[in-house]
Amino acid sequence: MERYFDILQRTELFKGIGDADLAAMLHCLGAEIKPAPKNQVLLRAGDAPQSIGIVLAGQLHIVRDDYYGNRSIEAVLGPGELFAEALCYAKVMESPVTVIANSDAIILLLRGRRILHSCQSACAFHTTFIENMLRTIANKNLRLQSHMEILSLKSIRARVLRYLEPFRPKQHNGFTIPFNRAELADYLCVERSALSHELARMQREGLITYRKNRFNMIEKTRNI
Amino acid sequence: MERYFDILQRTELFKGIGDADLAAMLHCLGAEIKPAPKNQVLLRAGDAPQSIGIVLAGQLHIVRDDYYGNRSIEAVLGPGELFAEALCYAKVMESPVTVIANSDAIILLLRGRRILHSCQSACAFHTTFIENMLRTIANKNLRLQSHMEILSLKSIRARVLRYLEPFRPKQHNGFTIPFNRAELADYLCVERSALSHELARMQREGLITYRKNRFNMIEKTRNI
DNA sequence: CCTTTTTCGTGGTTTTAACCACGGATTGGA
DNA sequence: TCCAATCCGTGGTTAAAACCACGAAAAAGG
Repeated sequence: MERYFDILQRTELFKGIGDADLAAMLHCLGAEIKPAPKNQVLLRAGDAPQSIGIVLAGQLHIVRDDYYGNRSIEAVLGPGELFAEALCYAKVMESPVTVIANSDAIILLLRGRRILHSCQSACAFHTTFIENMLRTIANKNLRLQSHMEILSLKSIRARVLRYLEPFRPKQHNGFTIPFNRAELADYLCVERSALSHELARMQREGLITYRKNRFNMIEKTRNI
Repeated sequence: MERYFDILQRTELFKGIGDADLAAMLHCLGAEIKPAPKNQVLLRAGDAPQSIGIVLAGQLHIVRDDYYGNRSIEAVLGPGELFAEALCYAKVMESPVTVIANSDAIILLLRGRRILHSCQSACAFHTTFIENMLRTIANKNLRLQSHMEILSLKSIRARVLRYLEPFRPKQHNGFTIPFNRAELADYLCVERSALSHELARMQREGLITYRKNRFNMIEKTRNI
């Protein structure tokens, strides 16, 4: 467990909590390390969330499959990020989403029950923890909103441009997105081949260039 | 201020906080009552959120206008509900959304600054408050997700059915939705007249009946 | 009660996305 | 190295939504 302390201390959730306190806290929260091979399901839609998860390594997808067989990717989680935290705090009994490892991953699980009730006696840092949790959930809230903003756009092109926009400042000679084509389609909630069509069209029109998951936004164009 | 205590005590945020403590707390948080006539903007996109708002009466819309001139309604807030809380906790300097009164309303504002830093000395109930806030934000998170679920659907029909579904259990002889046609279109992120077309089609096919904002889902059909 | 404004449905057209099928390229094992 | 699987683009067709314009009905406001 200790080998992950430095990762944990760099997360929003455990910010400002020293080694000794962290150890006590993890014990108090019933922490448990769980390796998850690629494609393993960590929480299945319909099941009761038992734990809050923290990604220590690897990548997870939060997905939702609808009645029509379409999958939508609600979020991608990397190291330091949480899942099922809102479900636990809102005491949801049936998860609406599935959490799945998109690569080999390592997860830290905190018993959901323990988190709900503050244990002032056992760990003095509960307050810091709660405040960190608050900030973390607030941040996730914003990311949900920005995903919603993308989905609120009507055309595939607009969604693509909106999705790529935040990468633009970081681009030297392009940037890499964390999705392959099918995943990007699921994230944008459009049909894969329609996305391919649109990307090709955008490239033909000189808006972007791309190859696989490496993109370039052409500067001169006023996108978005 | 005191006349609103009973409303406040029924909100998630102040649950479990008695009259005396509530009074102290509101003072500590720099609370302020603000009446807002219909159409007044309470927070403009691009501005820095200064306060967290709590709806005491009336109805607010959280909206987002995009580059193409389309408005999307992100959420509808009624009495007891909050706005700008995630923005404050995530320390966002430019609100991505606009908050606007959709009817004459009364709002309680809590200074954002005061909320961030716990003032253990001044008010003992800060812990309860923080925990309540956590639950509240977690709940909002879920509502965002369920809105996202709607937007993830590809057809207008699917979105409409998904939107109406939660009303179904409550229906005796129909139910009333809190949107007129244009607002519903903005909430579902589709074009208004396209929505009207689709609703008419659904009625012709016997899936639903409706008139204005009063709907009836026909039981025999397996919707969604 | 009348006037003005808002709301809503509808027809018609254009644009766009979904959908299907396929094949070439790339990747990853065996 | 070869085979299988996956990924991705593309052509073509169909279905659906956006968009525009308009008028009737309802609501709001003197």
